[in-house]
Amino acid sequence: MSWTDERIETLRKMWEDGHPASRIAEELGGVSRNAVIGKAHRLGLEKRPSPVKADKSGEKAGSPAEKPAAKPKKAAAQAPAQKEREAPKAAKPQPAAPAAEIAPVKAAQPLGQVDAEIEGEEQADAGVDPAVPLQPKVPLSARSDVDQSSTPAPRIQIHDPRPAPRPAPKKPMRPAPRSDKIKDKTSLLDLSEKICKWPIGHPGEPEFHFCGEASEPGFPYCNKHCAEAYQAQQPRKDRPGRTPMPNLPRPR
DNA sequence: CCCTGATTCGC
DNA sequence: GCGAATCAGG
Repeated sequence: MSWTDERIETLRKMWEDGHPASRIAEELGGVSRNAVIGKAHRLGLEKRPSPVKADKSGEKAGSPAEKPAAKPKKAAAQAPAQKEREAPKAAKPQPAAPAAEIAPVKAAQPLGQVDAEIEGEEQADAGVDPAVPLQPKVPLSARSDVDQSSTPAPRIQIHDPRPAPRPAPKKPMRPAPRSDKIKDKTSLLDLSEKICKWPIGHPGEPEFHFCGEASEPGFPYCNKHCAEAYQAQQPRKDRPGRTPMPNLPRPR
């Protein structure tokens, strides 16, 4: 699997959107998480707030607080070479990362509330209700894990518009004549928290794009697609994957 | 353990 | 350039 223009573009967008490398890898398919990270760095993408980035506000005074530049653990393998590359650092006038801007959907309300305020372009902070920890997964990926740790309340089912996550393993990726034809379509690059991210078509296809309508405040989709995405749990017995299993006595 | 991103280095 | 192996923090 090579890094085509589109794949790189997807990687870029998702990376900047704060998607974990593992998810990006899944989305792209055919590559590992490491590959994604490696590529991201090679592309010169900004480093994202990682769990590893112990951003201690105020190192210990007088403490080294200095990492000897990487961890020369297996440095033994490269004895004669002695590649001393360190300098390539300060070279990014890039201002702080704006990534933190996008809030990844905090909560959702039961149906009905959704079609409430459709019009009003008021993008005030949607009434985020911490009482309903619903974390709808963007259909961007084929995640099917419905996590509702302790909220048996209104069962919501995510309706993934893309039943076939990885349909084309060996598809020769079209040249993608972008920037001209898709001018009127919402591309991955046009996504923002204000527009509907409902995918139309399949990634990789030249016609693939996103809904683009104004999204519901606090939701990743427009009113119409919210209705599609968040549906009351329907009787599903043929669900092989992980079934919510409401009140099953959990052994331990 | 799991997760995450970062880095190194053989290919 | 690529990415597995590895590291390191949460």
